This record gives sequence, structure tokens and C-alpha cells, in this order.
Amino acid sequence: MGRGRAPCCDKTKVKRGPWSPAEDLRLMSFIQKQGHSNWRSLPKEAGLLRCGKSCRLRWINYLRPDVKRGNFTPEEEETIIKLHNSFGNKWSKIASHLPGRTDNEIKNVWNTYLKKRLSRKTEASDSPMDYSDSPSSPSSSITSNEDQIMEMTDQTVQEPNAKKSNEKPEFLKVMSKHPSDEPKETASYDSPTSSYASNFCNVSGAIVTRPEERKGSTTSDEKNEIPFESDIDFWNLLDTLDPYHTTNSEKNEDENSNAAAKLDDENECKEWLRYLENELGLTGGNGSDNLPNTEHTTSLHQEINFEPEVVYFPIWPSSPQNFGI
DNA sequence: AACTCGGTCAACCGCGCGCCT
DNA sequence: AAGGCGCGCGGTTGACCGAGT
Repeated sequence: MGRGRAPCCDKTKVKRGPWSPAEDLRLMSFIQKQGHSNWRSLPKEAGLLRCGKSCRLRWINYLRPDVKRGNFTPEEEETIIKLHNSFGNKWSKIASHLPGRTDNEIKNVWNTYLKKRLSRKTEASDSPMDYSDSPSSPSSSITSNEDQIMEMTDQTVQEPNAKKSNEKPEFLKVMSKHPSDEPKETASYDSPTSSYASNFCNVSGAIVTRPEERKGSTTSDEKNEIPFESDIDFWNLLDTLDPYHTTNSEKNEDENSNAAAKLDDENECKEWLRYLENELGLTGGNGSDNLPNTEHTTSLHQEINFEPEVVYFPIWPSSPQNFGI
């Protein structure tokens, strides 16, 4: 009877898997400006080839400004244990009692070690609370001065994916990289695992600290200024960023700006795009069978006017390491 | 140095609830 | 009233990484 709503996203035409830097930026930018009243329509409006569900998950679990990254403190762990006693596997309910923590994160922590720790504890019930294998206790110790300082510092957020990223994020440079800029680094984008995102996605302006919590030590150079601006102009700027031009401008800044070189680069970019269009059959000829969404993406491209690299590189062609992350 | 194994965690999948038509 | 869909939630998967051999 009821006509119901329009069908959900066509799953054959949406990208799946790890999010690229460009996608993250686009999603963040869009939500900062437009909010997320409708997840289903959001991907299209934002120019993302993603399912709305995927966008929602990405935002809630990772990109949200208030999401608290990093290790759980012993206090938080205690809270989780108590709440789990009360609510069971109601992760969202537990998460609501832990500001900044997501249900997914809590679920992971519970399944990966809290559960084990508890079972061990019940086996040896006479032993005191043991945090020796807690993620919040790198190298089996939570008493490191730096760690304690970090846990006590509101403006400091610990980065759980430290093992996947070693350098200071340069989130604007992420957008600026062009495939042709790094021809030698064409390795598949095999390990995004969002480490780049976690490096810049605590957009509250806090300093993200990467404590190398499990193995390494924490050093001051691992603190990263997050280039976040709450000013909507910043997000407008992001939206208008042409990565290629950004590359050029940055490059030119670094190299004391050479107009001729810039022109060359732009031409190179255009050539690159033309090459890709030809390769992918996007230029007039028959579309590639391997690209079922070609028609969709091109029309979408025209419709919402989003940058071609997002279409051509739904998976960013360079690995996060290539961005100096 | 090469390989295996286990831990971690982001992302996907599927289901249920409640709203919409 | 009934069917369809969006959203949120919990369970599961698979890739990555470091430690151990």
C-alpha cells in the first residue's frame, strides 16, 4: 500500500572499503557546512560514491569532532565493565555513559581484551585488578609520566593507530598530492586504515598526541597540530580546493613560486586526467566493463560538480605513507 | 631474513524498530 | 492499516602490524 521511500543506494555503484583522505575531507567538509539530517542523500549531495550508511559510520566512529581517540583510561575501563554488567552488550548504551567514546570502539575494547582480562580475573579472583594487558598501559605500564600527563590533559587525545603512522600529518597536503607528482609511489592504497584520518580528524582543534602506546615511547614531536578551523570559511575553502592547484601553490611556495612550473604542472595534471579518461573509457567511447559506475560517476560529476580525482581515484592512488603520514 | 601467529580495529553485514507514504 | 525504507545497533570479518620462532 504505502509507497514507501525511494530505494537505498545502489550497492553496485558505491565504493566500499577503507576511506581515502579525499573522501574523509569531503565528508567532513560537507557535514560541517550542511549537517547530516539525511544520511541517505548525503553521499550524493557531498559528492561521495559511498552508501549513506557507510558515511554515517565513518562520521560517528571516526570523523566526528568530539570523538575521543586513543587509549581507554583505567577509569573508563572500570566504567565499561560496570556498565556491561548492567546492560550487557548494549554498546550504544554503554557508549552514552562515556563521552567521546563510540559503541564500536567500546565493543572492540571489550572483545579484544576486557573480556579476556575479566575471565582471567575470575580464574584468579584473589589477584588485584590487572591492567597489564590494557591498551591504556603501553609496555605493560600505565605509570609513565608522559602517559599520565596525556590522560589528564583535556586537550590531548591519544591516537590508537600509532602503529600505522609515524609522521606529522599534513592534511592539506593530502589533498594536494597528485598521482603524477609521485610516479614512483604507485603502490596500491593498501593500508589506509584511516591512520591518516585519525591524524587530522580530531577536528576540535585539539592537539593529537600519538603515544606509540603499545611499544614505543612518546616524544614531543609526535604531537600534531590539527589544522582545523571551525570557521565555515575554512570548510568552504576546502570544498573549493583543487588538489592539483594546491599542489602547485604549495610547491611554488616551497620553491619560491615559479609560474612557468605551475603552468607545466597544471598541464601535466590535465594530461594525466585525459590519459586516465582514455584508459578508463570515459571519453565518448564505450565504457569499460570493469567500471559499471562510469556512467553514474560522469553524470554525477556534471550534476554536482565535484573534483574529478574523487571520481577517478575513489581509492586514493597513493598510500597514506606517501602523504608523509 | 623469512615466516607464522596472534592482537587490534576499521568497516561491513544483517536485523529490528519506528517513521513515512 | 500495511508495506517500505532510514536509521541505529550488535555481530562479524579481514587487513595490518608487531612479536616470536
